[in-house]
Amino acid sequence: MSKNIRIVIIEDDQIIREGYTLLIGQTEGYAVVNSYESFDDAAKTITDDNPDVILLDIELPGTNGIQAIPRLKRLLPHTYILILTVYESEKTIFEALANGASGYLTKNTPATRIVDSIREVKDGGGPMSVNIARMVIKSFQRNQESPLSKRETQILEQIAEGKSRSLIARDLFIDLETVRSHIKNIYLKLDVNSRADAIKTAKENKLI
Amino acid sequence: MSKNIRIVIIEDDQIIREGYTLLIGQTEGYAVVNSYESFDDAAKTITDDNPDVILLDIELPGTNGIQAIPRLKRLLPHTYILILTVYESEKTIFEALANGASGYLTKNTPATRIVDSIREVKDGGGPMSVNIARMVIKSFQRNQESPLSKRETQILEQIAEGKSRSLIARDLFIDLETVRSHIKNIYLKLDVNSRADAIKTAKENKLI
DNA sequence: TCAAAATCCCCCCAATAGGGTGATATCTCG
DNA sequence: CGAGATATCACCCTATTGGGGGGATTTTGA
Repeated sequence: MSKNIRIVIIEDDQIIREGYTLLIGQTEGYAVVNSYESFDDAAKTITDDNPDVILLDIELPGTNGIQAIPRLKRLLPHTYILILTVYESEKTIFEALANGASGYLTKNTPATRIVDSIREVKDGGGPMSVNIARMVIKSFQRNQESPLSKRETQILEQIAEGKSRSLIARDLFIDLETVRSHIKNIYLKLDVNSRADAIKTAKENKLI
Repeated sequence: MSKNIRIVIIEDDQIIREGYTLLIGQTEGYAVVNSYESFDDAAKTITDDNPDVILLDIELPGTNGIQAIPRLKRLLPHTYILILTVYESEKTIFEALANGASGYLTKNTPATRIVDSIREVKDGGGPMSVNIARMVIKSFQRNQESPLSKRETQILEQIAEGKSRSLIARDLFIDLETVRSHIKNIYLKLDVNSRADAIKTAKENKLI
């Protein structure tokens, strides 16, 4: 026995919604069990749909897609959420992922890729459009041209972990005064004069 | 005129290295300009190869792949690095990406996907194997069952930004003593008694 | 060989962190 | 409705910290 993957679509544009429904419904092994034009609409009955995967748009009337994610998660803890949107701003992407989305596709994604991604999400993958994946990877990467030396960077990291000077000194097997000295240089280079500002500046410039 | 994508392979296993060379060399538009069995070996002449993309293994004799990334970046600032390895530990993956890798594929990746990924990397994408992508996405996600209340989470975030109690109080428009009180509750719930430990525990459990 | 980096040392003092022990108002959920 | 969680504020204490000064020496890398 082969069970279909149960899919719900939340998308306000009727044309797109029906397009996806048709596309996915045609595909062997996939079943669109319901579709809604807003989260507020979906919230009432979506638990009865018992979907495996929800295709979710970001721009929705009322509750937007980002806000909808944690609520959907609460309604359906074991359902995967796949974002399908035109939004490509970094903020939106990271919010969506942080809120619990399992994948993020932009709307120019080819039909076959969408269908594949639904399967992928259900199999524990994390499908992303190429440009999204690039942004995600970039978010991990440090600034290569940091003004800070290795040691300074290392110490700044520990500061960002909330460690006191003495703890840092102990953990790095150096003197308390050395830590102090490094911190002074860090402040000089970053043109700040407090831990909070140093961390802020460092994060903004991806130094840590 | 169509220019080939210039590729260099750094991989210690001869069989695999020759396999990739053959596979990629056969493909229209791709040229393997050189291959090495270690970074230390490659370092001497790789700048002459002038590659667009480097396929890099993690487990290498001498300098390992992770350490090799920043050095390759220094030698060839405009070259993309694509990791191709059996390693799937979270630590390795995030280190590789943080060090400047543009993509991360595991060795069970189908041949066609490898070839596609090279193109993708050159076009500004960030190819990842499905399981890698899942880990990367998961790394963005918070623990849904945090013991901390919203306010406590918010305050813990500010602590992780290096802010002092008084700064937090000012920014949240609450009394210094209230901040204190929240922090005490955070410490209670996390069973810690310092900022550093709170941040550590919180990060381990993805509470922030 | 020469500059940058890393290491260590001293002064000062206000601010901070963390421990203890409370109170009160609101909110939420069964 | 009522218990428990949450958010707010108060005052006690003291050791530690953080940041601003001023320096010096050694190690390292290009």
